[in-house]
Amino acid sequence: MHAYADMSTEELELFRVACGFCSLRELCWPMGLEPPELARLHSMIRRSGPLGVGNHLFGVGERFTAIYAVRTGCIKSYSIGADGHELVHGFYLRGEVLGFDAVHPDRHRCNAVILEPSFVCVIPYKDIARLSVEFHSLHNQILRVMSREFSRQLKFADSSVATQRIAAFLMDIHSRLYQPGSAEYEFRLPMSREDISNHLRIAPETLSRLIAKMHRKGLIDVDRRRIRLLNPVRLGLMAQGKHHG
Amino acid sequence: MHAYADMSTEELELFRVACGFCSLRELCWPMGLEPPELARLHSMIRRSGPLGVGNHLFGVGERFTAIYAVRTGCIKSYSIGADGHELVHGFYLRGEVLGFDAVHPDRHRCNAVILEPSFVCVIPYKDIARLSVEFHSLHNQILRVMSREFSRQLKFADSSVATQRIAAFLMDIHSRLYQPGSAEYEFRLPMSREDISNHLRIAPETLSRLIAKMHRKGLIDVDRRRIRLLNPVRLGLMAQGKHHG
DNA sequence: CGGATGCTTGAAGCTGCTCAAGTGAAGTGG
DNA sequence: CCACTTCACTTGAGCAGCTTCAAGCATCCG
Repeated sequence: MHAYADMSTEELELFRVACGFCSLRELCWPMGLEPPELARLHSMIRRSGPLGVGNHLFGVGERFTAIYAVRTGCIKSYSIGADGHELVHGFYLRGEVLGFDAVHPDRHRCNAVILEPSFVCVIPYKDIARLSVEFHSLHNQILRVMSREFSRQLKFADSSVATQRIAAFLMDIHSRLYQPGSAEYEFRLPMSREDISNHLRIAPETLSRLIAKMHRKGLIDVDRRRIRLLNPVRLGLMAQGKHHG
Repeated sequence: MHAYADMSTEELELFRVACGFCSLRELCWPMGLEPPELARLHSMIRRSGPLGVGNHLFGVGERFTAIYAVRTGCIKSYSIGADGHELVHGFYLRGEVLGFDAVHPDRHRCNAVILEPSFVCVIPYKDIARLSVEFHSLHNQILRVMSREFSRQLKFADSSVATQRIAAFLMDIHSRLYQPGSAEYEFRLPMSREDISNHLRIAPETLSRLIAKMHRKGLIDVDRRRIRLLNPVRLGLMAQGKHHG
């Protein structure tokens, strides 16, 4: 982890955002945490960053000590299959929480690596567990966040066809990356083609070809990692397998 | 739900097993619940059965009211994809807990249907949530069970090849069905070929062919739903993609 | 400039799917 | 008790989608 000395003012600004404006607020706020309680939660969070690309947040087998909330950047969760291939379980973007994979056996089941320079909040599990005993509402929120994690797994469940999965993936990433004020249907993929292909379980060559095909058909614009969705409606139908050709 | 009048003595025996011997004990026991606490949990559980094949425990969109523990039988969790196909998320066997899919939006995200005559325990969520505030240990156990659910999703993650998934599936079901005293490597699949193929995302024809192939190679014995694993070692290697041919 | 990396494109082959027919066990009704 | 239906599964043939192996480009960086 780097020192904070070489941070730009812009970085410092990002770094200083309080819990109230943070995506983590969903974990501590709406169920009725009062200012003093909120303050206690806030005080146990350690802000961390900027984390350099390639660094690991945690690795398989490490003890479960904390959960992490992404403030900026992108983190890839992956493991290595029996055959040595990389299995990409998912990507965590701004406002998303990771680390819950380790609740049960108390050991992380996957690796988490930085894909883009990231700022994260580190929430020691011990603290949050203790606090959640005091505050019923916090306990519920933890369950909710876990449950949301759970349902994410099901997101690409109903697409056996590669094109469907790709369309669904693009729309998913777009919706998670979108912020009011940015170009409506334009975004930059935070991960490489290889990561995407590992995640969607298709060969990188196939991914490349099918993306090219979607481009030719006028569904998307592509320039390296920059994507523009030209026809979100058809893309959405495609993601549901209702639109072939 | 049926009356209990027409139950055989054998059924009644199954029906009468207490929490202490029940698979649900993992939810309430080892973290140090004392007899009075255990008794309270025990008292809020409603035992239910026998539930007839084809009945639903819950359906998509229904409110989240309870979690369920399977005492005997088999329950299939599924939903209907955008294209109308049935998506089988998983099967719940003796000792397994379902219903956690609905924690977050407070609505069930999938259907649960009985595949074999089943006895289940119904644990009202309100009660368990209330009790878990009192007993820290119970709260942790809930997280553990949810986490285990989570990791189950990853079980078949690293197998893109149909044969691998089938081998992994057979070994998985065997391990979950196995009870000391029963024939070591013999068991009866509680679900149809169609359910299996939907679950593994392969065409039923392919499933049939590949099972026949495994039979020809002397890996398994098959008679309708009865399976015998003849070579668990090779089967295990196959499940990990380390053994082809 | 040269070398590395990440992405794209091409050609050939195999896996698994679709469509279609066949089998066999269990149940129904005369 | 035996034909008739039904349902679940199996088997066959042909096709398509995806993968693999291999080479070609472009961008980035020293």
